[in-house]
Amino acid sequence: MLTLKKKTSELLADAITQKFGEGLVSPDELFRMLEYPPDSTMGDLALPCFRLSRVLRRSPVQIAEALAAKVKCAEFSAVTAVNGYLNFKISPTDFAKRVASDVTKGGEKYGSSMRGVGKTVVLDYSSPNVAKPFHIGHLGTTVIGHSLKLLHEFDGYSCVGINYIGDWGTQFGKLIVAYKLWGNREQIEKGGVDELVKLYVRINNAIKDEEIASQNGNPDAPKHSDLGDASRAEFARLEAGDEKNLALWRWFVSVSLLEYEKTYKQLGIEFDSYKGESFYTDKMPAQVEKLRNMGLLEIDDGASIVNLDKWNMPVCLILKSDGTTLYPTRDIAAAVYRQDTYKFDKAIYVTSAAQTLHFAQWFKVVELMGYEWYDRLVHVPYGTVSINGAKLATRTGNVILLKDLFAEAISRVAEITREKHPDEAECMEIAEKVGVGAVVFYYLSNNRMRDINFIMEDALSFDGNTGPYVQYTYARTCSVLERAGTTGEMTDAPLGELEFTLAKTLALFPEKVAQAIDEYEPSVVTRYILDLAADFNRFYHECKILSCEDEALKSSRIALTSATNRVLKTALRLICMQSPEKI
RNA sequence: CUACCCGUGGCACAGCUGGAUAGCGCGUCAGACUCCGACUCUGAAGGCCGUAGGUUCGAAUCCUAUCGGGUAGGCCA
Repeated sequence: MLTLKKKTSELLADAITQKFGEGLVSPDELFRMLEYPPDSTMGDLALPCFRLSRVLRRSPVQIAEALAAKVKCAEFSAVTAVNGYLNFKISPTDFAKRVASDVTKGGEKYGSSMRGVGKTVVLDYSSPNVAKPFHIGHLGTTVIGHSLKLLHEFDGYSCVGINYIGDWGTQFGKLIVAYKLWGNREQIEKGGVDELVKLYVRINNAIKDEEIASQNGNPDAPKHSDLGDASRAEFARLEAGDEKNLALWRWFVSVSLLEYEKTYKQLGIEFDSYKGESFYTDKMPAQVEKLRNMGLLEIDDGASIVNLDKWNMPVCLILKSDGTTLYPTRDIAAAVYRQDTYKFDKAIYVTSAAQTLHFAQWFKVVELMGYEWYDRLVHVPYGTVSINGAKLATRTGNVILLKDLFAEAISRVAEITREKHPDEAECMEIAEKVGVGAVVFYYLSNNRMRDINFIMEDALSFDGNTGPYVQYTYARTCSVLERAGTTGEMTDAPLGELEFTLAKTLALFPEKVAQAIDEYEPSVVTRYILDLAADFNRFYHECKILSCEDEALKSSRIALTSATNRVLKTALRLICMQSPEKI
């Protein structure tokens, strides 16, 4: 479709030159003006001529009519002028033939425009905190982040996926104290992160209790906690390089990572780098020094800040009044390190929309520091998730772990799958792909900025706009192709409206991929998959494929099924979904 | 108080670089299987696109104001 649009815009530019004079409208402008009519009875491609009327000093109706008489090419069966619109009707059979051939030739790369060749993108996503629950709040960053990575790789970029794990900070002091008091090595090795979380929650509550007790009923009295002091002391020892504490810390981190890996594996995610917060601790002083030397730092209430009044933003805190660093400090140091290491053309950060201001602030600080790559930093925010209507909050205990969510989805799917696949291993393999896929698809089906309410029943339904529905459609194409025993070939057999509609949708894939990348919006692909699945199912329902008596038509229909199969597989992969051949 | 995000049929969402009758799914109602996987498909009912102004040949889409919901805002990350 892109090549056809390009050709059309050049044709139009020529026609305008001949009719109205030279250099009035460029092919590029015309390309952008081309659109798809709301109803295919009007045409398959259209040029609204209203905006042209100013430049060409003619009424839109006149322009459309003049161009209709002038533009002719083999691809269009008709070019008509209707009320200021120039409508193009595509010749279905030739078009479908070309599309199917494009898909076949493109293979796994069909849909890619290879715009990123020679460019590097660094993506920072998922980034769970060690010893804290890996819950559905992390689903967004993990799945959007990885999908963006896959999309960029697909478009030719070389990508570096970074899991910037939260593996440093006072929480480790707390954890060390808690472990020494109540911990048990075997229990943690067996229970994994959950046990660490229990310790973490327990010590936080204990500290809070001590603080309240220390106030003796007077809410304005200063708070104090011995456990809090002990935690800070243990963290200080850790920072100073105490071997025992370092060993504990490494152990906590590895126990956590081991478990996150299981979830990543279900999603098919692998990272290129696990450099977490701890990695950047020794890289911060240089940046603080630079800020100080440039005169950007101000002391306010004892803390070091960068004033951002001029940009209508609150101050950015660089150092606390006790001289220790903060989140922005580390982010700046990490960005500098990544630019030095990877020479990125783009650095993408996928985090909750709640952090939008923080990113705007430290991006601005990077700019003020004179780093010329400041405009290559991109924050990709997303809305918050609630589950079955309830907001998740660590305090109230309404936390749903990602692994539990997946486990539930898998077991529900397994109940249904077992009927068709009595073999338990086979059943579970399918159930995992479908269950996890359902969750991912549901999550990625709407605009990432929208707050979403996760309803398991809706996500797992086989009906409607769901993951199982599209995976089922994919499995159906596989089944047809297997029975056909051939991938088919487009013939000159005349095609009907349903085949043509399917071909047009197949041809739209490259544009959708490009749009998803440009907008950092995987849901563009998700929506496209739904359109394609719906078009295929309509076609499948109305048109006999294998039992078609006209051999030439049968061959074309198999070829279209084959192209659909290819595009669905690629598109599903791009949104972190598997495409099982049987369900 | 300030900034950002969201506000489209009962529910959940597309459409938003302005363009031809506002779409999809769920739910509701009515239909279609001797047929390639019916976990499918067809049809109907249901919306003055939060509200009020403005810009324009044309506004769900842009601007202003306002209401409702969410998030953030110097020593947490």
